[in-house]
Amino acid sequence: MDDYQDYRLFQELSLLLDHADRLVLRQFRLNTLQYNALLLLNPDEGWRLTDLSERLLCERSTVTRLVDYLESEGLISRSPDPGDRRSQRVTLTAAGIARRREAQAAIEEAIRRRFSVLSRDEERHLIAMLKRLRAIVSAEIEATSHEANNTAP
Amino acid sequence: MDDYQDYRLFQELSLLLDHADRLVLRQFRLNTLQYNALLLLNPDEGWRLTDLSERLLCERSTVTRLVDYLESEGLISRSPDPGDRRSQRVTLTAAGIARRREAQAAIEEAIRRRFSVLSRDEERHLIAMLKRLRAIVSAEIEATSHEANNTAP
DNA sequence: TCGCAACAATTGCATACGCAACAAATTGCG
DNA sequence: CGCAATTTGTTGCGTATGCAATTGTTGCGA
Repeated sequence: MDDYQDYRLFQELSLLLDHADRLVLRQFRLNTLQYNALLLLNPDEGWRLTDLSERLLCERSTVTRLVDYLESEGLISRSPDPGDRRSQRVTLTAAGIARRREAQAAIEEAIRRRFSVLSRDEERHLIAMLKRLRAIVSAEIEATSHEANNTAP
Repeated sequence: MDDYQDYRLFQELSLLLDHADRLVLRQFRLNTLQYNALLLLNPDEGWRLTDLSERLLCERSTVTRLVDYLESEGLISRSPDPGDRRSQRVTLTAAGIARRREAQAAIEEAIRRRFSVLSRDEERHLIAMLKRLRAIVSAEIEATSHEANNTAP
C-alpha cells in the first residue's frame, strides 16, 4: 500500500549512509568506489578491469580512472595479462594492504555502531528482504536494457 | 555479527534502485533529485531554496542549479519573497504539475512492482528497521560535523 | 590466411554535485 | 543608531561518473 513512502525512506537512508561513509573514508583519501575496489583486490591473483567494473556495478571507463588513482597512490599495480595482451591484471601492493586495513577498521566500526540497533532476528529478516529486492531490481534493469536494444532488431 | 555483509548488500541495492529510477525518469528529462523536488513543490505556497536544500539533503548551490534547470523547462517559477528580499519563492507551474503527474505514475508503478515481493508484514518490519537506522545515521553525521567544528573552539 | 566481429582498455565530452568564496540583504548587539 | 555577524542565493572550481568513439588484440569462419 504505502510502498512509496517506504521507498522514499530507503532512498533517504541510502543518502545518509553514503554521506557518513564518505566522511569516514576521506581520512584515508578514498571514496566509496575506491574502497570497495580495495576490498576485492589481493596481492596474488590479479583482476581484469572489465571484471572489476562488473563487480562494482560501474562503467569500464570509471574503473580505468579508479585504477589510475589507486596506482598513483601506490596501493595497487597493473601488470600485463600473460595470456591476453588486451588485458591488464591489477594486484594489491603492500601499501594497499596497509591502507585497506586502516580504512576497513574505521568503516566496520561505524557500520557495527549503526546496525547495533537491530536485533539478530531483525537483522536476519532485513538481509532476506534486501536479497529479494535486489533480485527484483536486477531483473528490472536487465529487462529495461534489453528493451532499449530491441528497438531496432 | 555479519553487519558488514548486510551493509554491502544494502549498498548494492541502493545502487541498483538508483540506476533503475534513472532509467525511468530519463523519459521525462528528470534526474532523481529534480523529481524529488517536483514532489515537494506545489502551485500555491512557494519554497525557499535553502529550505529545499535541507529537505533534499543537498547543498544550496545544487538547488540553485536544479531550480535553474526546472525553470528553463517551464516546470516551476521563481518569485521574490514578499517579506525578505534575500529570498526567492519557488512554485510549481501548470506544466510542472503535468510533468510530475506523468513521472510519478511511472515511478510508482515501478516501485509497486519491486516491493510486491514483500508481504504486508515484512513491509511493516522493513519500515520500522529503516527508520531506526535512519535515526542512528543522522546522529552519526550530526556528531561528525560537530567534531569537525570543535577542532578550534 | 584473410577479413571481420567481438572484446579490453583508454580518452574525450557532458553532466551532476560538493565546497569555498562572494555580494546583497537582514538581524542583533553594543 | 551603527556596525558586525548571519543568512540567502549565486558563481567558480574540482571531482566523480556515464556514454560514445577510438585503438589495439583476439578468435572465428569463409
